[in-house]
Amino acid sequence: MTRQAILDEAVRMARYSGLSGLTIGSLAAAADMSKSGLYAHFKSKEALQLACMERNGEQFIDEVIRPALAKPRGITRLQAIVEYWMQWYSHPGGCLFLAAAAEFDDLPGPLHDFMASEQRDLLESLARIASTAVAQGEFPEDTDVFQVAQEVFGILLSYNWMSRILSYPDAADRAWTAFNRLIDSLQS
Amino acid sequence: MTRQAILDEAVRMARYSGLSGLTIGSLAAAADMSKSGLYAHFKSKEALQLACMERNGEQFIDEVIRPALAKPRGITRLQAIVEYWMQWYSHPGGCLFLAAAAEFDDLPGPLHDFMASEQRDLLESLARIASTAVAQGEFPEDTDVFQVAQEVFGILLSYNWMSRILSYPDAADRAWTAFNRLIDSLQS
DNA sequence: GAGTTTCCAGCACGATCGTGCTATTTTTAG
DNA sequence: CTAAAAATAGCACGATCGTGCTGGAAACTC
Repeated sequence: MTRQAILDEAVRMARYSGLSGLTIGSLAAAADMSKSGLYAHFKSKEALQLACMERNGEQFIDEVIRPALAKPRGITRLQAIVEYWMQWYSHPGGCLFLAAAAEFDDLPGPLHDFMASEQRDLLESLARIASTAVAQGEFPEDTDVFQVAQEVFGILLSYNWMSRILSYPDAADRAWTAFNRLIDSLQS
Repeated sequence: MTRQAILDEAVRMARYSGLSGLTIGSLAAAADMSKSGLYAHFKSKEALQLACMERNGEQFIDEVIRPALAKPRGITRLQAIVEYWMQWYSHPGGCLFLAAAAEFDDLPGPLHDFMASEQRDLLESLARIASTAVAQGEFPEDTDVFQVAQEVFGILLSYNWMSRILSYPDAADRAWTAFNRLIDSLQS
């Protein structure tokens, strides 16, 4: 469907300009369509932005979540999701989750709500994978898996900043150092 | 000077809408001025955005850097900057550094460059403070202070996400748990 | 107090924004 | 092949965008 192609292009553009910076005119130009022809697929700009976030979430599942779930439960899987997640951050223009979070963090409305629910899903994915490591006996029984999720998320966010904005070549190594420190600390 | 008052208001607004979302019209309305009257203080919108980032950086120095530097060198000071930094994140609308980073991370231009240089300063402040802990003998001689900076920055970023976007009440506790884990790991 | 400089409002401009309405083309269904 | 349906284009609208110019008010200088 052409709608899907439009959305993919919209997501690509929104990674650069953000969801608020995305405009119907430039999107139509990029898709070789008229403004009104494109607009008819979405009843409003807000609906277009929502659809972009949805599509971006699907791509994340395809590129990060599902490949990680294909790995064996436990620390191996946790390490895998970190690896795929770091690759995800190298998309041209950056991560749309982060852009949306920065845009809508304090603006009420449907866009904020959907963004927050996606962020919650992301964190719960991390916590769920961490809990498989507890189930396997790799982490102690009383491990706070949301603590693990928050710390892993921090490692990922920081990696994104260092590599994308500051172009530090050691960012990935340091992220893995931090990850291993966390694992070791949980196991001792 | 009235220019300073305008800038403070502009920074306040930009925390919500971002620097691209900031418009001369709404800023003029908020400042009870005409568009052109306000515009005359800055030769272009880009200059206004640059000035906002500059002003925001000054506020950060006032609220985070300087208070931290007033504390005793070493781990105490590192802990202090984390504490003040977490308070900084509770500004209404969020952190303008993060908003600017998300907006300009992959768009070339003066705005990107200035944003990146400010981020570099932030990270180097953390590294410099970490190095005072090395000088005091609290951390080993061969400590990679940029590793410490990247990890502390991750703890802060993650705290910001958890508390601001997901409203997790335990975010601060977990951030301190992560911080103490890092310190312990460096000392053993 | 007169003169000079700085500040600010009024107004206008071209461009672009999101959003509709109305045809016309293209696809699908019977 | 025809009729109903969906997709797309053309065009227009009010609003707002960033940016200039011009003139008057305010503040400062001597």
